[in-house]
Amino acid sequence: MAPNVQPPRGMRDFLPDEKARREGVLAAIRDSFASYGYREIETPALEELGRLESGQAGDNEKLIFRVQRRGLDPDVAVLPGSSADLGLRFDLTVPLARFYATHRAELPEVFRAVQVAPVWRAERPQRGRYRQFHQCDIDVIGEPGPVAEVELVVATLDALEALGVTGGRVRLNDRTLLAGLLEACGFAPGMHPGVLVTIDKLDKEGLEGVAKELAARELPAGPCGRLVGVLADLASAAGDFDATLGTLPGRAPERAERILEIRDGVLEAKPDAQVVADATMVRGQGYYTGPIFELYHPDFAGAVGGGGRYDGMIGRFLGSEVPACGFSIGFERVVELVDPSRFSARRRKVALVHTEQVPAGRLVAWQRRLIGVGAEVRLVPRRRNLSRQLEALAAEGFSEWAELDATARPPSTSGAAGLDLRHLH
RNA sequence: GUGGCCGUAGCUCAGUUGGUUAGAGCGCCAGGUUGUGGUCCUGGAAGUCGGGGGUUCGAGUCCCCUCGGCCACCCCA
Repeated sequence: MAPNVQPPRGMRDFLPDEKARREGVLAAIRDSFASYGYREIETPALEELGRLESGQAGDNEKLIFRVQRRGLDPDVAVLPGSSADLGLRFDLTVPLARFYATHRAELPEVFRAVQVAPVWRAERPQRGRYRQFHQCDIDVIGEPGPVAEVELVVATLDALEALGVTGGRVRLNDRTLLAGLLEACGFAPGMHPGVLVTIDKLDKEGLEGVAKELAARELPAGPCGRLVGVLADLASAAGDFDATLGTLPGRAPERAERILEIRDGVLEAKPDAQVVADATMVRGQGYYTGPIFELYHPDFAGAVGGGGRYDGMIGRFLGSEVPACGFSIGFERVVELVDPSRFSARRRKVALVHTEQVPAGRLVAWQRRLIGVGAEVRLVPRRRNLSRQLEALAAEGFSEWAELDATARPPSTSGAAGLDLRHLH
């Protein structure tokens, strides 16, 4: 094994089978999104660091791969802070906002975008977590109302179904509801991020775990106690979120109106959708301003997708506010949920097993002849143990094969005549 | 970023308390047998034991560093 032939940490090579599967999944997702009127765009992998480091994307900004400036003199010291000017994007939302600001004049008033592209984060890799991974985003820009959210959620669930993945579930919440609850409990705004991170662990650590962690964070006891009470109320009313609303502090019922409207809208459009309102769901990105959603599947611990409304972001690039909302599918995680047999080859695949004695031109002539009648044809040098070789070809999806040796004649006048084509299996 | 486990031929793995030229099965190659496609026999190629350094008379086996994978945390898709 030669040293140093692995791809960089957390980044992967894809063998043909896996690549085919990924492309199959992508094609189905693209097709599904396109049917909802979304159009695919592309932006560069790199953005200016200043645009990526808005301070609104939470920890993701710490995970940016920075790209050094070109033309630096290796002999002249440069401050670390000024040695890089570009960075690899860590999500597709920030670049989209920049894209929209750049091209607004050329885009429809309400613009629906699809993006299927790699993003990079310098995280420690694990299963289902990579340093380069693909996201499939759909975004609605210029639509302030809940039609954006309802459509995004329904389209995302439909995309999963198009892949044969059932059991997808969406949780809804609203940033303003969350903030209102914390405020009503008595937390100062500066404490909110830490509290939110803790609340997010509710389903993993339970109420006691969260209470313990709140205490460990040295937060004031009064607000913590009130918050635990609120969480307990929400938990005890499991399933009946609407009934609990009235018991929540602050202006909760009013602030929950939007997610209830979205939830009911999704259910009207897609009655079998699994969608619930959940005041304890939190999302990492700080740029969300209203409704947020997260996609789950029973076969994966953690989220397989997420999104929300980020009305403030485009304004930062454009100067004037434009409402926007998006949903992102975690492609790497969804791929694992798709049944591999879904993408087995349907074309007629023929293997031409040949010995060294066959002239190259004659081989390729036969290959072209079969391609001409609609087959996918691969030239395969004959191995010593032919039966094992044929098994391997069958496993690769080949349905027919023929052997060509020194006695092989050139293709005759019509089709595969003169070739001893046999079925595999 | 923090902590833990792991890394031996193409693949799956053995390698005793550190000791001679690092092994097996499968696969691959060659020759023979066989109904010159499936069996069987014989032989062969192929490992800088992830990489580097150290301890030692001697290290795949011990120590340090490093790279990579996995797991937990952090956080997330």
